[in-house]
Amino acid sequence: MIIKPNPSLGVPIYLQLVGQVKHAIETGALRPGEQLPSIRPLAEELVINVNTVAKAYRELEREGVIELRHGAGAFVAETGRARPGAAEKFRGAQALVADAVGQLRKRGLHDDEIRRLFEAALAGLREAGGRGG
Amino acid sequence: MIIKPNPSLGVPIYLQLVGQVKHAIETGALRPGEQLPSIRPLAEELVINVNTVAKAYRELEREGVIELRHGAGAFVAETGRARPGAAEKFRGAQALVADAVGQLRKRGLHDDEIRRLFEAALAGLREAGGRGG
DNA sequence: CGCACTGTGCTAGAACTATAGCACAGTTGT
DNA sequence: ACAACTGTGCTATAGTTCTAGCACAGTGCG
Repeated sequence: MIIKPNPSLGVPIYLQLVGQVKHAIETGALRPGEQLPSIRPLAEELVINVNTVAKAYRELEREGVIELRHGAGAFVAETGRARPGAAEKFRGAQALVADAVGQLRKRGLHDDEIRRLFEAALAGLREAGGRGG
Repeated sequence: MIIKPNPSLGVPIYLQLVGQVKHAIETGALRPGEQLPSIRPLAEELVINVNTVAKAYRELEREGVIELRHGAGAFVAETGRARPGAAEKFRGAQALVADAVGQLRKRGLHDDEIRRLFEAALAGLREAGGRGG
């Protein structure tokens, strides 16, 4: 399964689900029109509450990423981030990231440390240049 | 300032503080024995509550990263992740990560997308090739 | 239609996060 | 001793997250 929340990250489960569904769509693992797992079976598989999955799906619909059809199921929206050419772009990026993470692991860095490195890079590059120490 | 929490990430502020202090120590921006900003001034600067900073510092002490001296202040622990040689390792890693993030940004990826890419890489490389579900 | 599936809506409670304010206690410098 | 700083501990409140359970409503199939 593409989707697997991690309770130890501090990020709310429903937000992790939102991110992972987006990621699956961005990388082409889920394609426009395709049906997502139903709320109840998915909740059971992930051993989390039905309401938590429902909340994630509702947030995804609010952002226009998926479409909820009452009684029918949840489906990847036809428009949005799943436009043609995007999947290739993301696959290249995926390889780049996998390579970077691989190198960092080879240097003996733990996942926590890698995560902090990336958070700092994302937060810091905007203000690049002003490093005092 | 090295430390700056981001409320929009979903991660609790105090955990962001914990991570950023660890990162500052790992990269050598804060060195063993050095005094950290005091709870009250830091809370005021970040426009967050004193208790939130105190909670972060206490968590850092619990993990042995810093040392809290009642009445004197908070200090980076002499032992732990700030061992000699670590700073160089992290500086190399920092450059690697900055380069990767730069390339991803140049490809037009947003920060959210980059974050998801990395989360997926960190979560996925362990099960590369093996996972059926 | 009947039935099984789907999403929707609600209540209630436990746990956690963050805020605010107050009092206490140890350290440092004068 | 005193003042000004430091961390510690407590109460109270508001908001969010997650769980649990129940009922309702739309869809699709036989």
